[in-house]
Amino acid sequence: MIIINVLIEHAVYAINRPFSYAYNGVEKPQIGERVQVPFHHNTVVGYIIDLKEINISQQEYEQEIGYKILSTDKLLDNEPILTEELRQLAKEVSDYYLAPLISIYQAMLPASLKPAISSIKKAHIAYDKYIKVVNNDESGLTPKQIELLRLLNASGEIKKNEVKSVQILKKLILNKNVEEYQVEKRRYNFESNDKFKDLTLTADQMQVKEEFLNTKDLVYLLEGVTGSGKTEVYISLVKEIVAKQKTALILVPEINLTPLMMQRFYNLFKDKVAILHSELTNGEKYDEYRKIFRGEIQVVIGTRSAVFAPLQNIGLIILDEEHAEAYKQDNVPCYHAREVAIMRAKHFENCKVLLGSATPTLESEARAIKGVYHHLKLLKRINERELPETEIINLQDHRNIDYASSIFSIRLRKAIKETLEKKEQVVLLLNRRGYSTSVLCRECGHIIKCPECDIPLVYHSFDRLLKCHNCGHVETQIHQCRECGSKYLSRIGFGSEKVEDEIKKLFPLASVLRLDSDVGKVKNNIASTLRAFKNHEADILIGTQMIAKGHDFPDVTLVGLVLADLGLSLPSTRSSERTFQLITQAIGRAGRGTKKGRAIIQTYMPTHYSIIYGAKQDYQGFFKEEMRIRKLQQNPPYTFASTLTLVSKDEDMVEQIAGKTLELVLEKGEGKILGIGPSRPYIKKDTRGYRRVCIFKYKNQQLFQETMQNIINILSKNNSVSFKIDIDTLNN
DNA sequence: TAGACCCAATCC
DNA sequence: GATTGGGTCTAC
Repeated sequence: MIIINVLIEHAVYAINRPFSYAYNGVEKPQIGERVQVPFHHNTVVGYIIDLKEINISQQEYEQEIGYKILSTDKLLDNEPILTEELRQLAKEVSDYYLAPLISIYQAMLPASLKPAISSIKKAHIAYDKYIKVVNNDESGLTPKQIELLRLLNASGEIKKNEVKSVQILKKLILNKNVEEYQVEKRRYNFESNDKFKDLTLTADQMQVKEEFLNTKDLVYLLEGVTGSGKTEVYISLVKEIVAKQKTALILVPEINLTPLMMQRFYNLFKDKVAILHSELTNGEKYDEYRKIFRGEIQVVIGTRSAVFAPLQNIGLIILDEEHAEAYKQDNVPCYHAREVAIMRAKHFENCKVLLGSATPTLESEARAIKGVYHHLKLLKRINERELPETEIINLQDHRNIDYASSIFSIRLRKAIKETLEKKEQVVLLLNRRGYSTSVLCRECGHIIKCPECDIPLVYHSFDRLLKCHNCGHVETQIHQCRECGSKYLSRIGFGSEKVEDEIKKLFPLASVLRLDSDVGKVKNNIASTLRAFKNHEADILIGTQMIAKGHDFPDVTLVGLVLADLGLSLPSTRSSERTFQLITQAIGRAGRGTKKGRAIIQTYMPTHYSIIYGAKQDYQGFFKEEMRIRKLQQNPPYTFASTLTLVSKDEDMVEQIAGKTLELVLEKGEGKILGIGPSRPYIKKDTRGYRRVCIFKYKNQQLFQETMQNIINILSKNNSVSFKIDIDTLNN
C-alpha cells in the first residue's frame, strides 16, 4: 500500500506540515503531483511532497503512527508539475521568508495547476482540431463528397473549421475517409514587428559584455546612467547564452512598461520566447507554462513571479531596473525576485545573475562596492548625448508663482510654451492619482475617510467618485459632512487629473494624454497611450511614476516634475531613495533623441539632498549621503529590517498581543534584535480587523529566523489574531 | 424555543 | 482556511 504525505492547499502556519493519506488509486502517484483529499469535513487539494510503500495493513500502520488516516484515489496530474530544482528552491524560499511552504508552490504555478481546489475549474489545455484523409476509396460517395475528398487530398494539413461544407465533411468522417485529430494550441500570440535593426554595441557596451563573459562571479550589478543602452547589453548577452544551448530568464518590473524590450527579444527568438505576466489569461499562462516546462523555450521574459518559471539549464538571469519595488511581493509569500533569482542561480552551474539599474538600491550598490557583487558600469549615454539641463523651482518663493496657476510655476509654464512652439513634446509627472487628495469639512475639520481602512478618500473627476487608494472602496460624491451636516466641503490637494485639467485650461490648443493606473484599468490602454504619445499624436503626457520608467520618447525635450517632494513627506526609511530614483528616472526621459532635453523640478524642499542629487543625476553623491543617514539610523543596508503585522477584530486584543510578542522577540533576541512598535499603521484596519505593526532590525539573519520560528509556533495557536511576516520589508 | 451569532478547536 | 459544534443571546 502507498502512503502519500501532502501539503494542504491553505497557506496558514497552523497546518504548514505534511498530512498522510492512504493512496488507493490506479495510476502511480509521484512526488510533485496534486491529489484531491478529504480534510476536516471538506475536500481540498493536496500537493504530494513525500510518499512510501508499506507492506503492512492500514490498521497496523495506524497503530504504528498513533492516528487514523483517510484515503484518496483522486490524482490530479500524471507527472510532477514542478521540477526537482524548483521544489528545492521552494524549500529555500520558504525557510528564508518564513512563509508556509505551500504558499511558495502556489506562487510558482499558474492558476490551472495551483495546488488549490479552485484550479480544477480553471483553464485546461486547448486544442486545434485538424483533419486528414486516411482512405481514398471513393466507392459509395456522392459527387459532392467526392469533390470535397479530392479537394482535401490536394490541401494537405487543414484545420477542421476551415472547411466550409460542414455536413459533407461529417459524412466523410462517418464513412472513415477522413479522420479528425487534435494538436495542442498556444493561446498567447505576440504581435510581430520587424522594424528593429541588427544591434551593434558601442565600445563601452562591448567592454561591459566582455567583462561579464570573462569573469566568474555569481551576481553582477550593471550601473548604467539613463540612456546608456543597458537593453543592448542584455540582448547581446542573451544571444551568447542561447548560442551555447543554454536558456535565459529576463525579469522586468512591469511588462506594460517594457513593450520595447519584449518586441526586441521576440524579433530575435520568435517562438522560442515565452512571456509571463499578469495580463495574460489563465489559459495563456497555462500554455506558456507547459511550453517552458517541456523545454521548448529558450528565453523567458516576465514579471516578478516569472523568477519561478520552470525553465531548465538556465545560463543567465537578468533583472532589469533592479531597484524597482514591484519585485517585492507584499502579501504572503513576501519574496523579492532579486533574492530568489540569486538563490536560484546557485542551483545551476555557470548561471550568473545580472542586475541592471541607473539608480541601484543601496543594498545592491553597497554589495557591489564591497565586492560581493561584481560591479559593472556604463557611465556615458549612447552617442555621447548630453544629460538634460535641469532647474529646481522653489515653490515656497512667491516670486515663482502667480495668479494664473497654483500648480505650475511661471518658469515651468514658459518652458512648456516654448517647447510646444518648437513642436516638441512635454512630459509632466505627478506621483499621485485622482483629482484632489481629500475632501474636508470647512465647519468641523472632518476629513472623509474610507470605512474599511480609515484613510482619506480621493476625489476622481473622471467618474465623479470618491475612491480609497488602498482597498478600492468607492462612494458617490457626498454634499454634506457626515459629522456635522455642514454643506461647506472643500477638496484639498491635487492629483494627476487636476494637472490635466489645468493644463487644458492653460494650453487649450495642445493635445494632452494622461497615463496612470486609472487609465491602465482597461486592458491595453497603457500600451496604446504610450504608443500614441511616442508617435507624436499628442503634445503633452501627464502621468504618475509609470511614465518615468524606461520609455524612449525621442521628441520629448521637456520633463516637468510638478511636485518632486511628494514622497518625502511619507515616514519611510526609503522615501529619500524613492524620491531620488523618481527624479533621476523622470529626467532621463528628456532629450533621448537628437535634440537636447531639459527638466524642471518644482518643489517645496529645494535644499533636500535627494532633490539636489536627483537634479544633477549624481548617483554617487546621493549614495554617500543616504548611506551616512542609514548608518546613523541603523537602517538597511547596515541592518536587515522585517515586519510582523498582527490583525484582529478586537483592537484591544491585537494591541496587547502585539506588545507581548514584541517583548518576547526582544527577549529571545538577547539584545541583538532591535524592535520598534507596536505601532498603528497608516492603514490601521482592513476587512479582517485592526492592525498593529512591529518592525525589527538585526544583523544576524539566522538568529532572527530562529526567533521568529518560535513566534510563529506561538501565534499560530492563537485563533483570534492573524499575522503576516514580511522579511526584508520595503515598508519601514 | 428556534434561529442567529460567536468562538475555540481541529484537520492525516 | 474552512468547518463545526456548542455556548450564549434574542425575539416572539
